[in-house]
Amino acid sequence: MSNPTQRAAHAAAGTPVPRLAALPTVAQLCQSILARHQDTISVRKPAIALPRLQRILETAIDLSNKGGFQAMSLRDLSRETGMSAGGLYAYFDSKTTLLKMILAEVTDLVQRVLSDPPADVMRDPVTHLRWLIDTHLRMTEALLPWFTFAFMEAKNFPPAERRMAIDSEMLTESFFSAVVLRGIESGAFRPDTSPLLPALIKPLLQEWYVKRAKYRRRGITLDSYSAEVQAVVLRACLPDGVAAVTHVPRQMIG
Amino acid sequence: MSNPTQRAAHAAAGTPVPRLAALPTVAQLCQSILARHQDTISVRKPAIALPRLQRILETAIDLSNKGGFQAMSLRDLSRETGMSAGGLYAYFDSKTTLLKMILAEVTDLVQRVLSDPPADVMRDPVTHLRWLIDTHLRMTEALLPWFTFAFMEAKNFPPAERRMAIDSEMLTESFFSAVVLRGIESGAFRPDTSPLLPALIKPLLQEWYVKRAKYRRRGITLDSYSAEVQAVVLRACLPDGVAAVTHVPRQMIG
DNA sequence: CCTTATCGAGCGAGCGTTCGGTAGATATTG
DNA sequence: CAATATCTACCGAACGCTCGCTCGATAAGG
Repeated sequence: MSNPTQRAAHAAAGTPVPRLAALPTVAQLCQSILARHQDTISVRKPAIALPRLQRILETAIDLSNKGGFQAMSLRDLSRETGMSAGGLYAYFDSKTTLLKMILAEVTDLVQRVLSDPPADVMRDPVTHLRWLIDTHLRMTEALLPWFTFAFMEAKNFPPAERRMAIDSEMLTESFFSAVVLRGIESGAFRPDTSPLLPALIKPLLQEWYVKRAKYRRRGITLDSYSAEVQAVVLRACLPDGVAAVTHVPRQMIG
Repeated sequence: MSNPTQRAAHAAAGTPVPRLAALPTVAQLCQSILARHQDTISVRKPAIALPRLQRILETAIDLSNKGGFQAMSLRDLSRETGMSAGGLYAYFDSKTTLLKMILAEVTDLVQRVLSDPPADVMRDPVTHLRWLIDTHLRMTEALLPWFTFAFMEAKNFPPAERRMAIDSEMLTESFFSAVVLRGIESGAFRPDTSPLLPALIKPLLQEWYVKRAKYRRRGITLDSYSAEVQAVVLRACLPDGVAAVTHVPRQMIG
């Protein structure tokens, strides 16, 4: 198995790809946010601040995910968290800051996770590409409300935050670009692989968490969705005849 | 050229696909909206109502596309259109109605256009599928602000309008489902073509108008984007060896 | 001169945010 | 260790402002 095409064919043949051992928990995300915003959060004792902040953020995300961030009033948030309006302002100095906390943490998480694949994954581009797809899907699945929030709210941002969202998206795409280029150079991928392919992968990954309800309704599992996207992407870049090996079992159609 | 595989290979080989002769103009969309809302629009003379309504809708869409529909106040709309607050209410009875006018027209347009392909296009599934992709892209390109508006605002709807948006999306997918199924039955597509493929096409089409600025910045034309999406989709469903013929010239990479 | 189309001051509601106040935990003192 | 002083985390009424929307006044055309 030293020749790239053989390796590619093997990797594409429905083999499971290595998975990220442990995704961060919500509590860990909140701890990171708490650390990053020490100066704006006036509550000093972590034993108090951490659970409170987590409750505030999770409630804010839930409320925003039905109706949008703008439509969520701080009175709603106050009622739902059981804290007073003034009490909330011990954890952020403006509603916009609340939004920035969440968004920055999500974009940071994506970078941390995708930039650190297991060593054995990086050995060949096919496995690396499949790992990127699968890991991105699993990450969004585990933190669905957070990614839904980031996706839905990034559009209506003030210029500064909008820029942040765009940069984050470019970064994600660059992970895919890099591995596709590496694959072409090593001969694992077709030399005429479309340069647009990395840009086209992102919307296929977003589709999973944006339309989560639809796929749940149709009984599509994360595993099958991941496999299908991998198959479509690999067919777009593997040499002909190799891609053909990629067979994914037929699933229910909605 | 009577055998399906030969036809498929021919159609896939970078041949241009027939294009829709004439897309509706903005004025025609507004006329349709005016007719549909006779009862809520109090201005009777079409010579006055039509240009005013068009100005209101185009301005509302423009303002909403930076900052979101909620963030656009009727005072903004009043200032930008040059009409008074009361004057605006001769054209809609609530801000929500204004939103519904636009959304209903867009979803209706998609259905009208996609359900009526030229006769020669329907003859083989490959051409039909390519026509659906290309036509959808061209339609969104011609009415970019309208589709951007519909996409960005559909998420934060009250339940009734949300249902409308979901139904519209399902309908679009059903066009792709139908032609893929037909292609499998006729032998033009692989029998193991993923049943998820129709669902995956939609986000690839949305990507074009949602991220329009990004592709403009990179110098990607509609023609090349359309060709790339067609190539990716056809590779996912054509028999192996046939798809290989689909070669699209390499474009600039960003 | 009546109809039609438009104007724009103004209404009540709800928004994000502030701030004086307080209960309970914690530290300091005799 | 009790008494006192201080601090921490939170409360909730109130402020200034903007919102969607209304309605009597007004202008223009046939």
